[in-house]
Amino acid sequence: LKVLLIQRDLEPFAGKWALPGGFVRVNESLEAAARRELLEETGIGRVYLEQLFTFGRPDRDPREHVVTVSYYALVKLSNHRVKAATDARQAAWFGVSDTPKLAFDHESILEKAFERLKSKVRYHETILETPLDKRNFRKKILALDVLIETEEIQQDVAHRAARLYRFDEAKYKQLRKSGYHFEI
Amino acid sequence: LKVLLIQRDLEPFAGKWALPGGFVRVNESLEAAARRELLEETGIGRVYLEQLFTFGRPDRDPREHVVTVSYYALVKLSNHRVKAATDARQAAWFGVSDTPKLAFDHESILEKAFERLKSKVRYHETILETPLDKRNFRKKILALDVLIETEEIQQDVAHRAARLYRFDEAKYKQLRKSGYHFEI
DNA sequence: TCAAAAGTGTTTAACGTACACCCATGT
DNA sequence: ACATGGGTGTACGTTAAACACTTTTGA
Repeated sequence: LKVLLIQRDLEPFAGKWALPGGFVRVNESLEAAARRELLEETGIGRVYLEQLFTFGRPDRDPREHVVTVSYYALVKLSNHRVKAATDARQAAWFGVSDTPKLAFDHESILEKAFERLKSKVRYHETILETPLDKRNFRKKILALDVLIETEEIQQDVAHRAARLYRFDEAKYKQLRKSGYHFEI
Repeated sequence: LKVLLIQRDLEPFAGKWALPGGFVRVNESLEAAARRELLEETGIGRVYLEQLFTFGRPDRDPREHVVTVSYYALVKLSNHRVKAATDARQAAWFGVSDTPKLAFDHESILEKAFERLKSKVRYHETILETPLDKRNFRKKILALDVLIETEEIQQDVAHRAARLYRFDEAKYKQLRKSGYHFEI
């Protein structure tokens, strides 16, 4: 599990690593601002964002009282080659438990995000940091009945290739409508 | 399940009912501001607050772009006789599904709070809006092993008086430390 | 041929759910 | 006496958890 950090180009904390972010503009919603900053600073777009928490200690920014509304997204690492831009020197992925010292209170934000993930996402080894039983995992996930088996298989791996599945959006929506709720 | 509303004394939406709240002051944290506003407008203090969500649509306040960091608290109704003050004409409890039309986007905030409660709090009939089986409820709660039976019983009720229990903070903290997590 | 992950069933334990009657108290 | 909520045990079904070997593929 990795986290995307940017190296700050501007004061305060110029040169330090930090979570990507910036100020909301006039007539911009919070989520739109989060998307814009992510795109500007890392080149990543079109992701599902979820609001995490709002941090507002008066002393968390040395300049003045800045309130940060944090969002997080989960993306597949290999789909997102990052490129730094505008007010970041560079952007790079770090292991969540292996980050440099971060600017502002961004370590608290990262910790909160990791906690949230661990309590919400119950079937991903990289997030839970523990191996899962394959048979039980398949039984459970297939029982949800929201996956469609495809003809495709994994390519270029040095072991038996895994069969690939497609997410059945329609069935998922139906389940949600009938009150059922689950997180993968 | 009731929600505490205040009748606004000032523009915008003077005379309309709304959730208690106001602006964060210089050198004040978000939670401190929420506590101060709650106390000023309703007389309620010393409660457990939890951050709910941050609302930031540019058009949610007719004056200018105002971002609201919402908090909620759960209190026992009978412990909190409310009294209006400062910028509220009056404060009163309303059934959550029986509120007047609210100022700003406060209906969205209330809805979000109710949703959050229903998904977090799994053993309170008033929140789930459905009766629970008493035997199963006791079995489950007592199995958590965080309650201590006291000698006290309920007073002045027109039926058999219920035995009262105390919450075992120490045992609860130990459970939390060993990774266990539950919500009542 | 070796390493590495994919794939496959069964058994057991834990937990959730359904269900009906008597008890204590105030009106 | 009656209305109201308190208090109690068991049986059944569902879900979670434990567990080992064969298959496929590239290096």
